[in-house]
Amino acid sequence: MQHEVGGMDYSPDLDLFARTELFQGTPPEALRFLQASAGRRRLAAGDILFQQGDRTTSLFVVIAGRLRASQMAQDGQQIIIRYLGPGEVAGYAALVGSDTHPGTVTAVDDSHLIGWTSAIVRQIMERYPVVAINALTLLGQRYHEMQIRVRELSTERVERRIGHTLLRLAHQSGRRTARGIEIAFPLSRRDLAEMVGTTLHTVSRTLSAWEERGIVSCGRCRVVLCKPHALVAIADEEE
Amino acid sequence: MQHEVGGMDYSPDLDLFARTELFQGTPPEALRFLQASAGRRRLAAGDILFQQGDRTTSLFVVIAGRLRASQMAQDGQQIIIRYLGPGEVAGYAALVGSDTHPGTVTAVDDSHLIGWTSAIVRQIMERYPVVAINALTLLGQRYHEMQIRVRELSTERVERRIGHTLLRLAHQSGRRTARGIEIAFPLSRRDLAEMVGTTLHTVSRTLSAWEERGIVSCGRCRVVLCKPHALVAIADEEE
DNA sequence: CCAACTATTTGCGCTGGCTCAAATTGGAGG
DNA sequence: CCTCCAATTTGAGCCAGCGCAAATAGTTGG
Repeated sequence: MQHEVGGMDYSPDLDLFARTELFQGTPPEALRFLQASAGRRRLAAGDILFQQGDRTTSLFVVIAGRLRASQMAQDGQQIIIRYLGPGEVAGYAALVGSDTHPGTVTAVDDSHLIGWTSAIVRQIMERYPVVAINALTLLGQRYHEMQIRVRELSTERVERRIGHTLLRLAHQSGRRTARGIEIAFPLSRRDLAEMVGTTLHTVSRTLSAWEERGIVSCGRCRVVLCKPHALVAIADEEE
Repeated sequence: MQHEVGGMDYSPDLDLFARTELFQGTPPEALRFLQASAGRRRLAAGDILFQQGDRTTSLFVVIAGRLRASQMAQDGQQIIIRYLGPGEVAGYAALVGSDTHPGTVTAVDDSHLIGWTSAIVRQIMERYPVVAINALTLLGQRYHEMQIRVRELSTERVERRIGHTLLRLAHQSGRRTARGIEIAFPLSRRDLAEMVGTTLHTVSRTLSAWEERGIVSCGRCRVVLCKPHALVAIADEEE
């Protein structure tokens, strides 16, 4: 963790991290302490924040950009756990007291994060229980997301899962454009396949079919949802 | 929550819940307060502790018995999130501040739990941050379990998933017997199917094939792992 | 503008595992 | 011992989606 102490951008950062869900309700003196003890980290698209199995040293909050949390099996098969955007936490291991990172986090766009050592995080949580309670809430949401994903993987066909996944991504980081809602970061067919639990071939075929029907519009690492309602119909249709 | 205040079994209960991971490191006066404010709940096999969508009122710790946490989709398809045994927490919603339960918890054996209202839980966490931090650790473990399960569902074939699931269940609640390690609670083919993400037919066929080879031995709602090492080989074989 | 890559598309054949159906077994209660 | 019911087994057929392979289309660096 490098400390780029360039006095001029104090308050913007303070504003940004203090508004995240993790630090809601934290008293001002704690925020000042956090501000003073924070490290900064800038990543270019493709850079790795930390890798699966790395020793846990810090907790990060995303200030700007987009990152991907993934997990790899011993046979090299990879899955994407989720994408992270501004305000979200990367490096949960430091919150839950795990000594190694269970997954790898990679920037998919140029990103800016701030972070604190595990010791500081621990200290803050012991002194300001509200932070630990906020962390519980956040982790609870993620746990619930994973439950839903397990249910989808267990019970739904590929087409519906792709639909749900795209809708979720659009919700998290959709950008309105003339043609529809665009997923606002580079997302390849392979990436989508690793989120959905299928192959890039099947994703490609499905998107092609949808493009035919005008539901989506896609290019290299780009997906635009032109008719989100049609996608909802596909994702939630009875049968 | 009914309070069955029958003075005689004070200390046994105190011992039991105080030893759970959730309350590790909690000072004695907090334990006394928890003891005084706890409610008890006894369930017969098949009884429901709470249902998906119910308003969150309490947090429970399993003292004895075994319960199943499940989730149902709107189309009626059900999946089993996990089984809970002594020392484990049921009703995470009260820890993470969710106002409804995301799943249903049912006793699969006669069970005994103690519980506290959400308000008391909140109060304890605010006053004794160590409890919130312990809860984070617990939830982190469950989150990690779910990540692994998503990975298995995404990348592994049914036979291997059944293998992994049985090994995990044996680890959580296996009982040594003359014939091998027995899963110590009633587990039907359908239950296993709902944990693994397949149909009871496929589970039945797979178990039959394994029984043929002497790897397992099973009866109605019973599974005994006779050759766990062979199961490990199936679950972890390269390919 | 060319070369080298990477991402994507698409065809083809195969099969794991699902669906549907029916028979069988094992307990629980009377 | 008999009845009823839930759990289990097993057969047969089918198909969604995977694996393999080859062609195509953007992108990046030189």
